[in-house]
Amino acid sequence: MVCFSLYSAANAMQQAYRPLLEDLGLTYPQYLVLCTIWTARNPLTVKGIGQQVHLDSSTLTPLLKRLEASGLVIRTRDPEDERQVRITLTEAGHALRDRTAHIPACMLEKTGLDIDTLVQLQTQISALAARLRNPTDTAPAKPPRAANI
Amino acid sequence: MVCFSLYSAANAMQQAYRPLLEDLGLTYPQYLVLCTIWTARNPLTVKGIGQQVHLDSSTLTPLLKRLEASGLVIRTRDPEDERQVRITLTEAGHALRDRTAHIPACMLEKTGLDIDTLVQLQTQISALAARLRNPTDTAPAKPPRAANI
DNA sequence: CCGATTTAAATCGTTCGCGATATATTGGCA
DNA sequence: TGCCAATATATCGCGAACGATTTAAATCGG
Repeated sequence: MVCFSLYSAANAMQQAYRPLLEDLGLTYPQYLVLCTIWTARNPLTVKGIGQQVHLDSSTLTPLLKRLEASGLVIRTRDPEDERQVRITLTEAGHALRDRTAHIPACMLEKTGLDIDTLVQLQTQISALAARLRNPTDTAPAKPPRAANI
Repeated sequence: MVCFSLYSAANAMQQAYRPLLEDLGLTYPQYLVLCTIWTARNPLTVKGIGQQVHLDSSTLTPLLKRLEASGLVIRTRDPEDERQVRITLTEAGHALRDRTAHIPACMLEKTGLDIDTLVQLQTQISALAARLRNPTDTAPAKPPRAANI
């Protein structure tokens, strides 16, 4: 089934990233979060990052703390709204971006596919993910167990 | 990039499985391993399972111990070769298979796609995964554009 | 102005996934 | 036979993911 392919390909993808990222002391999720921060105009909140990468605070808070411990970002409470935490890059965090410049090309080569094919594949996979995330169920065939009480 | 789609779709896929599997007390990787065991003719070894699902003993041993603790499988050293561990189903393990019969159809519906599209997508994703898993690729039918160095 | 609700992060416990390493069994070879 | 490499599993530590819960701040209704 597609599910196993997806699961397995995602694992293989992280394995392929590992040698490229370990020199930088990053994991793939950390790299992903940093990419999000790098391309943002203003300092993001934890929630803001989460909306882009589809992760929530219980995953992101520890990850961001590790990035902070590595000296790449700083976490500060937003003075406007003390519930929020703003993530800003340190000098090292900014500088690291340059050291990742080669990564997309490296990964592209590892896939052995051309860009058009990959873009098309990405479109389909993203659409599938959106479907799975969204219970747009036209007919939920779930037994109505414990509907009340 | 495709990588993020893949990563995110795999997470979403596991989320979609969760409500279906939690009634059975299973996680997706556990379900995947059980599917492998269910369809095997003879009792598999840990390595045999690992080759099918692309996981190794450091992941599978704890997982199989949890399945054993749940009373679904039994782990026994192969008397022919005491290095190996044979995984056999208990009665409960066999019986559980029937309770998973609806799952593929449920997941199919959640994708909102037709089978042909999914099969085609699966083929592409599997090919991509195979490529990513294989670092020393001599690029079959690919132009040798900076393959080495 | 105040209590109730909503919202944002953080925390906790469990399960993966895997690199590195340990342990034990087997097989080969002198 | 005895030693050594190869093989199979297990163990350990770390970093995700996520459900469930907690804490604290903001907002809303009266």
